[in-house]
This record gives sequence, structure tokens and C-alpha cells, in this order.
Amino acid sequence: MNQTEQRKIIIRELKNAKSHTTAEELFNNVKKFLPQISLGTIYRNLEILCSNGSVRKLSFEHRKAQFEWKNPAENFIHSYCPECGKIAHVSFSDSEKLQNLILEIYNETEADEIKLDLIKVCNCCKEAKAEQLIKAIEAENERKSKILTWNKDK
Amino acid sequence: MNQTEQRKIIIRELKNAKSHTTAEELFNNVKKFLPQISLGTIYRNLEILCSNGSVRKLSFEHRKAQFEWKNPAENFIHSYCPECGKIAHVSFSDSEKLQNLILEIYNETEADEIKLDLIKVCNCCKEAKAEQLIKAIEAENERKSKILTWNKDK
DNA sequence: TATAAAAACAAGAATTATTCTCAAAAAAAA
DNA sequence: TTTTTTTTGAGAATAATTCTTGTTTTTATA
Repeated sequence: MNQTEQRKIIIRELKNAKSHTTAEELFNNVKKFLPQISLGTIYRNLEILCSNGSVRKLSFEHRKAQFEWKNPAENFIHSYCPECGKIAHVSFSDSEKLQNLILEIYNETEADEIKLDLIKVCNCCKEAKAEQLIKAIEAENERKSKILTWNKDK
Repeated sequence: MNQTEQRKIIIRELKNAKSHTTAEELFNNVKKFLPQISLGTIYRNLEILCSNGSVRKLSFEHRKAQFEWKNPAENFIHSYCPECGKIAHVSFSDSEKLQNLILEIYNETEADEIKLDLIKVCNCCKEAKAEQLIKAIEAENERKSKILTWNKDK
């Protein structure tokens, strides 16, 4: 792995990212410092960093993949919102028990990596959906009462 | 959900599938009985069946998604081979402990669904990789010995 | 330090899985 | 039976990612 200006800044910006980042978001951030950089370079580097184990790639459904600089302190449990696609780390209180069990799974299955994902509509999206539902019901009531009136008039 | 010939056969073929199936594979199977069917219909039906909970969609990396008819007897642990993309169910001996823990996670995190995936190169691919490696080493030795000879001749 | 070899780059074309559109057909409801 | 709703086939459109090409940069070697 050669040292290039591009790679250095990609890594720096990936570490700086507050949460999980798509290749495109990273591209836009890196572009501030290297206006000539191309999206292909971002993808190429992310792949290299993934395969040497310093970056984790998370992809759900057929959305943009999201990347994170692996932090040994952070666990590997993620939540994914199927509405907006947001990914977040999940902390779990009884993590010791979980840790032990995961270790058991590793041993028994000889897996290279284990992913534990919670599919869960995030609060933002839940609220948005509730509002939508209310509007839909109102519209339906409106429609029905119109038909009723029309039938009476006949 | 209307009853259509297409939907019936899609469901039948999905249930018949030995393992996890891509939309395209399913398309080819259904086409044997309904030559006019289009891939869009497959995708549309799979989406409907997923959202009513009778089908599970599994997608890794940016590959074709794979679908399975949900079998309550089978657990939700899957293995995924990053080389060939194959997905399989995983049986885990201490599954009771796991079950309990997952339940705990459900309660604590309010997740709608939990996915536990083992990333693991399958045996087929492991063998193929080993062979490749041997060939690469042989080629490298060949190259080096040629350079050595050439230098001596000089 | 000069030169050769390997790795990485930018730009943009190509690929690929999936979704969308639209007019026609089929199914269900009235 | 008629109307409404749902579904379909065909194919265009989309969107994320990968690939290609010629060039530049970095590292290894002499």
C-alpha cells in the first residue's frame, strides 16, 4: 500500500466522519482538500482499506454502502432504518453475555466475521409515517363523504 | 392481495427452491410455466411477499438479493460467502442461549427484526483460492529464476 | 542518484441489479 | 353487469459501483 496524498486525506476524513459515511459523502468531503479527486479513487481506496481490515463496509438493501473506520472500542452491532437507510451503532447492556455467545459462535462456526443487525424504523421516520397515516385517513374520509353526498343528490 | 396465476406460481417455485434464490433464478424457473412473465413481475411480487412477512430478502454487498420463503422452523442465522455470494442457513448447537439473548435484545432495543450473519469463505471457494495461490507462487518463482539467468548471462 | 517497476490516479464509459412508467388485461367489489 | 382496483408485460430509466485507459506518482533496484 503506497502512501499517497489522496489516501492520507481519505483516511483522515473517514476518521473525522461523525457517523457512517457513503462513498459519495466522503468524496464530497475529500474534494474540499483535493478538488481533482475522482469518485473512483474513493471507491478503490475504500476497498483496499476494507480488505486490510481497517474499514468496515455496511450495505443494506440495494442502497449506497456505508463505511466506518473500525474502532476496536465500538461493538459490531448496528441498527438500520429501512425507511431512511440510516445506520448507527447499538449499545446493549448485557454485552458480556453477548460477547461470550459471539465467541462461542466464532469457535463453532469458524466464521471470519459476525454481523448483528437490528432492523428498526428510526424515531424520525416513525413520526413521519404517523403523520402520513393521519393525512391518508383524512383524505379517505373526505372521499367517502363526497360519494355519500353524490348518492343522496341522485 | 389479488390471486393471480403469476403470483401462485411464483410462490410455488419459491417454496420449491432448495436454497436461497435470486429474482433472476426465480424468473427462469417461473418462465418454464409462464413463458410470458416478466422480471418486473417477479420483483413486484417478491416485494409484496416481503412486506407481508412471508418472504425474507437477504442482500449482501452489492450483489443480487436472495430470497427465501420464511420457514418458522428454520432460524434466522445465515452464512454468507464473500467469494461466491452463496447464502445458507446456519445451525448453532447452543441456540437456546442465543434465542434468549436475542429476545433480550428485542426487548431492550425494540427492533422489528434481527439479523445474525456469519461472513465466511465457503469450502468450495477456499479450495479454489488455495489452488490459485499455488499457481501464483509457481509463476513468481518462474519469473524470478528467469531474471537470475538473464543477469548471469550479462 | 538515476532508472526501472509497481501502484495509484483522474476521467469517464460500462455494467448490473433494481425500480419505474404506461397502456392493457385481469380480478374483485359494487 | 358495470365500475373500480389491482396486476401485468414490455421496456425505459435509475443509481451505485466497477472497469478501462492513458498518465502520474511512489517505491524498489541498480
